[in-house]
Amino acid sequence: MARYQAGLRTEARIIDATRELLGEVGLEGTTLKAICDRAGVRAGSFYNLFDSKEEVVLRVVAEAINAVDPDPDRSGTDTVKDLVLAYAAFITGQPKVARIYLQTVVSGGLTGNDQSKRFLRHHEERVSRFADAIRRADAGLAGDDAYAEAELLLAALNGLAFHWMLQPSFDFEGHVARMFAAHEWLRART
Amino acid sequence: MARYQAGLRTEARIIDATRELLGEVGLEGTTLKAICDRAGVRAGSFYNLFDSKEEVVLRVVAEAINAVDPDPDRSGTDTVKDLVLAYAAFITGQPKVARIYLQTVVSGGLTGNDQSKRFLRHHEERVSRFADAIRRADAGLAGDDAYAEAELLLAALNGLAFHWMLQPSFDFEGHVARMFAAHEWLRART
DNA sequence: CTCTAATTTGAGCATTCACTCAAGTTCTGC
DNA sequence: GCAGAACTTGAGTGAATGCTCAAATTAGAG
Repeated sequence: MARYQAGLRTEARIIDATRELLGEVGLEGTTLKAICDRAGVRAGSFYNLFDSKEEVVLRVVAEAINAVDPDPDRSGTDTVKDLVLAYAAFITGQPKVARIYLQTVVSGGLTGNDQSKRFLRHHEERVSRFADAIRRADAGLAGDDAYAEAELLLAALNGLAFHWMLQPSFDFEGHVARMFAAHEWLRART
Repeated sequence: MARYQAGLRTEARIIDATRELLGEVGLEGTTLKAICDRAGVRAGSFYNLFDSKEEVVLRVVAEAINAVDPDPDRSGTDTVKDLVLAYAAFITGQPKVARIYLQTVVSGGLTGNDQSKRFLRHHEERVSRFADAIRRADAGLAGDDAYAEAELLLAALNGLAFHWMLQPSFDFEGHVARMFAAHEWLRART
């Protein structure tokens, strides 16, 4: 809703402050007061630009996810490996933000919740892109099978991220590589 | 720390109330007031029996996990399939509580947090049991490899649960079956 | 019974939180 | 340079939250 330069600059400062805070003190430490203090703004200004605290948090998370997209133009040239590595890069590159992502998904009530709908759409889109890439690599595969394969692959990836968060010593990248190898092996058997 | 019958009965009522609330309104709806109201107890009584709200929540979650243990006596007779199915049963049988479990893990700060240490220990124990079962099925496998295999299997399982929470229409049980088949296939190739 | 310790109560503390709003100030298109 | 909209401020609201504690009550071992 910002129209003037001043508003756009304030908006940017608020988003920056939120991103920094999410990285430094996590979701629960990122209070409205903390965001406003760091951005050098009063709460009233914040609510002139955003409808809620949730909104700015989700924007930061969405930006972080998009930042590692291997094919932002959707030209359909990304391989399965690209997608797997990109998602792994999102997890390892911004672990705190990735945690917020998992946290939001898992905490979000199943219904009626705006942000969980947004994430669901995002998630489904990701599955589709995985499925497309799988079919691109194996033209003989039925669409449904490719989709199921994509769901499994992505679920496993999320599970590895989850495991890593529980246990930081977990060899996340090694397991991603191993899992990807397993996926290719299964694909090759036909 | 209940010593008298009255205390034990109150303790049970509080645990029951907590379990019901977690199932009905989730973690964020399960406030101290809600627990006490439902249990018919004042906050002071609660704190005479429990150190914190967290404690009772964790007890409920731990009980739910243990309730589906295929080999509670640790006699080492459970197969990989038993373990996979038991964990899947925990997820599908008590989805709300399972959600709390994932939520707690993912929300828990990495360090210093008591409950995340407890869950970590629990988690590591589960991985070990998976690894043992895998070795039991394939005696020629090195211990490290079995452990890594177990980690991957469990991570994928958690990922599927996560996916199901995000998208309730997801065919969780079908994917568990498929994933287990993939695991056996990979084990058999050697 | 009696005495001690377990239990319960009821009031309330201290804090934090997201959010609001009327009143001023600044920007910018015209 | 003016008018009106965008923006900012500052002070505040109200509703939670988890938790505490002195005092009253009750259970149960001896």
